[in-house]
Amino acid sequence: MASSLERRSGVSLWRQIADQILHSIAVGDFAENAALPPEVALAERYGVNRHTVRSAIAALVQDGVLRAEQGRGTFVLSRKRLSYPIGARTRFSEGLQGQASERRSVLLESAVEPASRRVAEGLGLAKGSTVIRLETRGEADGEPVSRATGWFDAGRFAGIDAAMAETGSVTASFQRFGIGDYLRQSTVLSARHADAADLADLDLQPGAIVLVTIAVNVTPDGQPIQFAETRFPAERVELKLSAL
Amino acid sequence: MASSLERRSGVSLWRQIADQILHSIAVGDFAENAALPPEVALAERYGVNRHTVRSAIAALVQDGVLRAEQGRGTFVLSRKRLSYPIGARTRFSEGLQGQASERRSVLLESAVEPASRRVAEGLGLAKGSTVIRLETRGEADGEPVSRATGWFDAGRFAGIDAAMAETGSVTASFQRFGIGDYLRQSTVLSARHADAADLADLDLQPGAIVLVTIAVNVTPDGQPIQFAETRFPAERVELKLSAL
DNA sequence: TATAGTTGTCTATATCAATAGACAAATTTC
DNA sequence: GAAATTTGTCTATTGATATAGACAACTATA
Repeated sequence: MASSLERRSGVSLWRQIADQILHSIAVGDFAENAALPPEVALAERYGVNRHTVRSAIAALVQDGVLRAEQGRGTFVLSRKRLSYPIGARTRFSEGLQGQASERRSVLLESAVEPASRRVAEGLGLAKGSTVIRLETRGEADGEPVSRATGWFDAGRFAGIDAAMAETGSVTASFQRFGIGDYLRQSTVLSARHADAADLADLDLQPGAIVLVTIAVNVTPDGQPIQFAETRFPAERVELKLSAL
Repeated sequence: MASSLERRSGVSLWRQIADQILHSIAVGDFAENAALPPEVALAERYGVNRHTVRSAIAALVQDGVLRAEQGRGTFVLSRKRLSYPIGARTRFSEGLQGQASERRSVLLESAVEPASRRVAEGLGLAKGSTVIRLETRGEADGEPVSRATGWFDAGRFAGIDAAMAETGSVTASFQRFGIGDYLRQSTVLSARHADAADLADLDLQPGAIVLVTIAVNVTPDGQPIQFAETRFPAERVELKLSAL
């Protein structure tokens, strides 16, 4: 596991080390509440100066992932990643049963606007048709775990923004429009660095990675009702694929 | 889209800008073969010095994404990402029909070793059982698009390394062991920065992101036959989820 | 053929990142 | 209480990152 570091890559060594420590915690190499190897040992493992390791640790302490105690050691605080299921009947809150005690979806913003080409195609509308855009954040135990942008046909779903604000749930909002069940028609998955807006909304540190899903939800008879792009912080969430 | 930059984050400004330009290309903000805004305009947009923008562009030119021509401008070269389907019958070569004319899987290394806890659980073996590990790289039109590590029960699949080297295909190798069909039992998806080994094997630049799938393949009657971790370069591949 | 617009190169300076070494402060162990 | 272990703080030096300004080289076009 001597994954070495890249110099003059534009990413500082301390950040690379911090990312690797985060990854080790997520993968389970360092157990929760366990002590990290001492700074001199980490410095030797990564082939860097002790001060460089200290910079990495300082960032993670600042982040609330580690706690350093003089004379004792440095300890892991972080909880492990959520495993978020994706399948034909993906619903935000249902999937996290048992993994987080409190989960909810917060409406950050809503807007009515003309559909871009991409959105229009996804929803099967003419380009420039009016759509409602909802910006939401998913939280589990008070921590942000997803950031979604969803588009809906404004003609068919007028007022869904209010319903969403009231119920805090897409599923419940759909029910008000007579849609009891819906399916995921397609999902495309990618990953990238979080942009500035997502850094702020998801409470991430610069350089963080987000998993991105682009999905179309349809009624059981195949009518598209929602086009959505969702960003998940890769350090906190993994996606578990089940039957589509 | 004035996504601002984060200073003293451990990620240099030029790399953040390079990542944003890559993202803009991927999303379609900059069309293929089109000229980027001139350096002075980009510098103003990002609120940095022109030289900083030049560093970002230089990295992307080195990367083969952009081409700069003195006196004319800077142009987008990048081809679009492969869309790699994932479903119950995922096979490397089948999925890329029509997207790449030449595709193959190269065996990089094989080893016989005791199973780690993780691998043993995935394959339903006792921890420490002997397994065969195959390291492979997938290529499309000569460009690396995946990097997989697969484990197989050494008792049942003795010689699969030789079969793989000869046929260059997992599916064909399984057929020699009497397995005509197999299914994907589970897939867990995450993302992280590429480590040094993947950077080399996938011909990536430092800071690149990889999509990681961890999957178990089973025979139609549910017997696990392969445990695999596959890394896809996020800048070249997206994953399209279909029926599992 | 000018001229405007663009990328390429150079010098200089300030700040961040990384290395190196020494020692202090706190905790645990013998 | 003494020794060993570990984190915290300080000084100093080097290289990468970022800013600033000036001008050269090349291209397109009026």
